[in-house]
Amino acid sequence: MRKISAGLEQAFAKGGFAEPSVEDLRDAAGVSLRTLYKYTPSRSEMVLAALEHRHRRYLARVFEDLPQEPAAALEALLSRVGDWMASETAHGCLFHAAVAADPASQPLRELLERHKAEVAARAAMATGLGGAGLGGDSVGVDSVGADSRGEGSGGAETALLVIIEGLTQAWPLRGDEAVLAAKRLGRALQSATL
Amino acid sequence: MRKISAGLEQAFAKGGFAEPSVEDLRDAAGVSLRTLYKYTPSRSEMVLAALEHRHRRYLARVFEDLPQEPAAALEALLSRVGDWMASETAHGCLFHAAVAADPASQPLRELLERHKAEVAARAAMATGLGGAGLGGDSVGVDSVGADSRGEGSGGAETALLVIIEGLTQAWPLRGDEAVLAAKRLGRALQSATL
DNA sequence: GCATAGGTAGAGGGATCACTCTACATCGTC
DNA sequence: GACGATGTAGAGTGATCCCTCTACCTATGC
Repeated sequence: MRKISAGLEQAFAKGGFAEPSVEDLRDAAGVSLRTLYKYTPSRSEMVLAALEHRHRRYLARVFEDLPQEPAAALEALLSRVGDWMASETAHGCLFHAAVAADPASQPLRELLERHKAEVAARAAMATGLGGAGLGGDSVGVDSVGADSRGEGSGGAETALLVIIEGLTQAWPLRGDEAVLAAKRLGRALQSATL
Repeated sequence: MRKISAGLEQAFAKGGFAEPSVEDLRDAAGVSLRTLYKYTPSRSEMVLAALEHRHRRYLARVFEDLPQEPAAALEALLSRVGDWMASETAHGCLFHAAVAADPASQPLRELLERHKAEVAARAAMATGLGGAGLGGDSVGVDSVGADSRGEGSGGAETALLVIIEGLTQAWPLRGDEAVLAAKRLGRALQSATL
């Protein structure tokens, strides 16, 4: 099962979500069609399995063993996002790509939201920027509401999310220069939110 | 032709790039199959025509008649991006969605790069952050190279791109809170690059 | 030795879809 | 009023693709 998910992830990462046929996915998974359909009974479930696997790999690659000190943690985090882009995904976030390929799928939308919420929460926690939660599956809106425009750490997690998302999307266009720009924004955010 | 492009854009914006069949696109365009294929001889060219149209509309909606003063211009620009997201596109950037749906298409990739390059250049120009160019189609890498980590306005345009891209991707998840976060980052960037 | 569970290999069905082609309508120009 | 260019309407084609189903192979427990 782990092997199947890994193969599916690689196949979708390489060919996008529209092109690879189920037979291509079978080859990538390294099993027969029958067993593939046993664990993932439809093509859309193959997509979900692939993203679930990628979610775990992304969290491990980006957030594990970060430095303790907030500023260093943020620099390391953004560097690792850049490394992830360079080695894993040439163009954009795979989760957004999956949703874009099938906007009507509700499970896909929920998976994207869970993924991004957890990324934002972990980033906030690691950098000491308003990271309160990460309690179970706090998927929905945090009912933080609009702090009007208070400069407190209220929306700092969202600002962090903006930086990470921006880096992920800008990297294919600007490469490592995007990493430097993201780090600059991160430093500015931290020094403003002390 | 303009009417066809507009209809195609609406169809792809609503249904994504995978789902709508050519007959759906024909209905959206409001012409017959024959004339549709006359102006856009294949489905992939329909995608290109739709994105070309959206490109023009986006530039008009976001960049026209911005305030002169840099800080006010940046605030207005980010507000307009938020308004655009709210009224036009529920989830993410349509250009990235198109590339994700067909990663192998070279023309699509080039269109994405042209679009983003022009957005970044205009934003830099409007906010007085290192906006040098916008000369013709300066698509490629600007050969700015890595300023190492100089805090000069060298990569300010890229930082601006990171903010805009981040806002575009984070808006579906956080709504107007993302706009506030983007504005905060923008102010921090401007005050650091004076 | 043998039954059983679970694997592989691969052909086939049923449906969808991009694209083409034929037949007919409409409109501006002489 | 005739004509030619351009439009609509819609059926048909060839191919692709998701998914199922049959037939055979392999390892493990008794």
